[in-house]
Amino acid sequence: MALLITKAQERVLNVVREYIEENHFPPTLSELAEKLKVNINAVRAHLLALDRKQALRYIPNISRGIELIPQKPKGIPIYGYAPAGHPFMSQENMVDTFEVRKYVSGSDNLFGVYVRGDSMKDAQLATGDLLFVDPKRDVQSGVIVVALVEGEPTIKWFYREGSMIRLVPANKKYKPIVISKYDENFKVLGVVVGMIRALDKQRIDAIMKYKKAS
Amino acid sequence: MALLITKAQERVLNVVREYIEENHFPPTLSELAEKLKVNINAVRAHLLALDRKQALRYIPNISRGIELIPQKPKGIPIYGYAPAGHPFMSQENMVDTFEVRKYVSGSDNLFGVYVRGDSMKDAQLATGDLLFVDPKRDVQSGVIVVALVEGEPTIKWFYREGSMIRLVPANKKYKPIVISKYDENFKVLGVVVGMIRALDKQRIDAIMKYKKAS
DNA sequence: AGAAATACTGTATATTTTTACAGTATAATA
DNA sequence: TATTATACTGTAAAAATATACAGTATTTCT
Repeated sequence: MALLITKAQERVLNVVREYIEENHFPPTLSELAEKLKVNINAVRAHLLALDRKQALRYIPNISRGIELIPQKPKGIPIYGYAPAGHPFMSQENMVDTFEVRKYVSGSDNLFGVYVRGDSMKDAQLATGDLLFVDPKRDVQSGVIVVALVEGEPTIKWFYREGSMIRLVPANKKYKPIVISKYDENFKVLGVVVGMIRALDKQRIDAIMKYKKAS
Repeated sequence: MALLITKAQERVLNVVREYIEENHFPPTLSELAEKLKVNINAVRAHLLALDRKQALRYIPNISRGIELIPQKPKGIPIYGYAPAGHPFMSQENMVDTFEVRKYVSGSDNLFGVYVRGDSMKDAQLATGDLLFVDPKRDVQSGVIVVALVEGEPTIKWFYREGSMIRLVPANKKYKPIVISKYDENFKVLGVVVGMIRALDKQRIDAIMKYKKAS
């Protein structure tokens, strides 16, 4: 038994979504039939199928008895630092999701990463800060990026120098990385466009400790 | 003409809300009549009245043609620094709202303030950062607070010293304020529990300028 | 190759849902 | 005090909506 939604079913689902988006209540079978230019019984069959496949809820005998089932969690994905195995931006490495788009502007592909370590201390980023990263944003010289260098995710200042890229940590303790922009082992995952930080007492103490240790 | 919603209308509105909450689609007139134990025409009259009063939208001739109208904006209020006149936490001084509760834990009374100036530089707070403030949180020694000192809102470290309070800026350039905890001109508005920062290039440059200027 | 799911049309029919009209009674308003 | 809005009931009719049954054709599994 096919559990996948077919083309025709997808079409019905989309019209249902549009209708609810517009009217804030669900459509009737005949309204759907008219919009889709098919017979009302075809629509009904599709709704029964979509109900079986959990794409929506269709309640027979009830006018407009259609209810969308929320599919994916909203919010941007937040990636952790899984030691090895699955890649950085994989479903397995997703540790949480968060809704920020109202405050930080960015593309639909915004994602989040937590800061680890003190390498970006001088840019005032500390362990535990959550960064918002835009993979679609134009990578200009001087922005902070999340990049993959030899498979390892890293947060650095980004500077263009001819065909070379200089990745600079915001802490004199650490050395910059200079790499060819054509290097296979190097990839910019996105530009950091925002940050959120929890500021309970422990977090403040931890940040101040880093401060003093320098 | 009365623009206020009557008791009976309120009752209908509540049953509509409950129904939509439960079923995710609106009720029919007869369903409402049954739940409210009144005649269907009484319900209809109430819906027409509620539509006139903008409490909901009732579309005649359409089955389940009822739509709730969202009443209040969600999110926490964010206060600005209005020069004078109206008090800090007034409706007039509210510059925006923002939804964070999923990330920063806090009471229902959480509010936001933007940071101004460099007085909290050493706690890594810079102009433009948005702080989340919890007015219900227990004010322990060592937390960052938003306080009102002689009518002026200020962000400082908070230290208890007997019956005195020491408010310390996180920047040696500025002097701590020492004040009696019974002082009429002093009030803690809340404890800072979180922060969000937009990190576009201009913002980063601005933060780094502060850094170097010290 | 045969069974089952998909993707439709068409014609009725049953049921649900809304509306229309005719009243009654009370409270608020000019 | 006359008028208007509110708050109901009851019966009947109009309309909107969903279902049932009978087909046809194509694709997808087993």
